[in-house]
Amino acid sequence: MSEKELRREMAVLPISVVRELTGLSDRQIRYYDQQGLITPKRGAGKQRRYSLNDVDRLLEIADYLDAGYTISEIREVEHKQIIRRQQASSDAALRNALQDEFLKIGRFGNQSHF
DNA sequence: GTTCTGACA
DNA sequence: TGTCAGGA
Repeated sequence: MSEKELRREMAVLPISVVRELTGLSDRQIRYYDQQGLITPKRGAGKQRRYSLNDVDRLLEIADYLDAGYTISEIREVEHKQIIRRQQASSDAALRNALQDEFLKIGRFGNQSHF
């Protein structure tokens, strides 16, 4: 694992920073945490400490969310992503794997939304 | 002052 | 989801 990856995983960001970086309300950020979409580390006093990966994940989550996906749908895909990580070595492969999963659930394919 | 959990006019 | 309470 490269140092870059390690740094992306160090959870040092307070929720206030994540809030500005993602444009999400802290209410939403904590809610997604409850739903298991993100798992920030905890610092003194149970305070959440986010990593750059968490920020990235939140950005994606917010993206899929207003694209019409539900929390559970995202949670399922995220779960499969963990399994894929053990198989897919490159980021590109991971991306494609994710895309596939969402396409399968397909809210865009033929079903109409709105 | 900041963050946390639980709750709901 | 916003927002308030009450505590750390």
